[in-house]
Amino acid sequence: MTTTTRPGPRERLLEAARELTYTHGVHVGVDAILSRADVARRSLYQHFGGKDGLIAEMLRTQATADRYRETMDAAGDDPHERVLAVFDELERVTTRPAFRGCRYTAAELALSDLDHPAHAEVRAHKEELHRIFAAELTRHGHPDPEFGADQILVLVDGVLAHAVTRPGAHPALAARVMAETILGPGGTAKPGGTPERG
Amino acid sequence: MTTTTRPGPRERLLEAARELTYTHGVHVGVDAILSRADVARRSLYQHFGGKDGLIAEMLRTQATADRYRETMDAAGDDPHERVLAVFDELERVTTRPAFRGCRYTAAELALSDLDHPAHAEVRAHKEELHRIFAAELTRHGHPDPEFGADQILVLVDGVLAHAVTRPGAHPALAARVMAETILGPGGTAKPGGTPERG
DNA sequence: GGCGCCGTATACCGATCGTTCTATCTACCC
DNA sequence: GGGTAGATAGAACGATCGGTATACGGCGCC
Repeated sequence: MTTTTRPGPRERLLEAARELTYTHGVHVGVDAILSRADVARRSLYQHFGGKDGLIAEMLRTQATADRYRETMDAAGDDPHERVLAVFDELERVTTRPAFRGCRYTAAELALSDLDHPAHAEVRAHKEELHRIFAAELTRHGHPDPEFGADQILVLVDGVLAHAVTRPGAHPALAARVMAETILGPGGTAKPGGTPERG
Repeated sequence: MTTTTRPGPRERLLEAARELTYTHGVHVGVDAILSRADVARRSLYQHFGGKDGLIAEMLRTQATADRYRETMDAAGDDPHERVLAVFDELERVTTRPAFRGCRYTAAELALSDLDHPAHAEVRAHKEELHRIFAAELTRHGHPDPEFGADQILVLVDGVLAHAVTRPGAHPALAARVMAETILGPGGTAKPGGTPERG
């Protein structure tokens, strides 16, 4: 038959964990994940060794950094527009009804045990984002790409955090203006003074 | 006798909840809070109706906004310095070993039930911060205090979130430079170009 | 054909969760 | 002194937690 074969238990577990941990936090019960994935209890421990392993692997295989790259690539070649496109995308993402913040930040804050394997994945994710933006700023001829990437990450994390805690605030619009300042003059994007809000 | 009388059960519960929820998240067990506060089980439900009520009241009586006011007041009268002092203080706070991020953001992300009474306290806290900074910018003669306060809050939340997820990044230093841009020219604080990082 | 692997299903484990209950004790006010 | 309110101590509730164990079924591979 030609019906698309459904993924194996491992992929189904990762997908279910992706969905449920985002909406309910990393403290979702394994029973909820199992029934959502339609997978036997034993398969979880066979593939991931336990809930902690599943959470960590879910964060590791979450291709979030790729989405940033795709957003910038879709914005073309103009250096300014590429970075600003990230904040335009953040405005779209943070205003979606299902938006619940950054899953990495949420995992970091929720898991008080510092030995939890998820913490390493959170750090790896943020470091990768830093590399992405630092590389971008280097291509722009930014005088201090490392520091500039620090600034952009503060803006990104600030947007993601603030959008959850203060609904209706549209922090991505506020961050976009600051991002323009970081990128400095010389681009094609809105070179003038204070840009309009709307 | 002249010994200082220890606070009543209600205050002890709030203090224990303050400490334990910050280090272990809002999912700490009731038993841990009770033993830490050295309080009978019944007192918790007598005073707060349950764990949810305790968490919400703990957030409500947390005088975090006052600390922002105190930090700015201690910085004197110069409009720029008052706001920049907040980021200097954030640099100190975020580099402390016990730093575990913003308790309001953590509570918001950890409590998936949108009916939880803590969510209202989180929103109230962020709105109060917005009012504080908007009032500050108004006194500065900022052209758009509401939008400027949005920007400062993105920076503050970004610093608090990023400092937890990427240890050693010193996001407060990166945010301080952006805050200077928001405040605009005309102050006494470092009017020149790109300030030094250290 | 028999063996082993993978997945399912389900029962079960001890531990912990938030909550309710009864009982006892203490302090204060009239 | 009696009564009341507030606090303590501790047992017990049902529910859920993450994890383990047992039994069964399908499949390919030698």
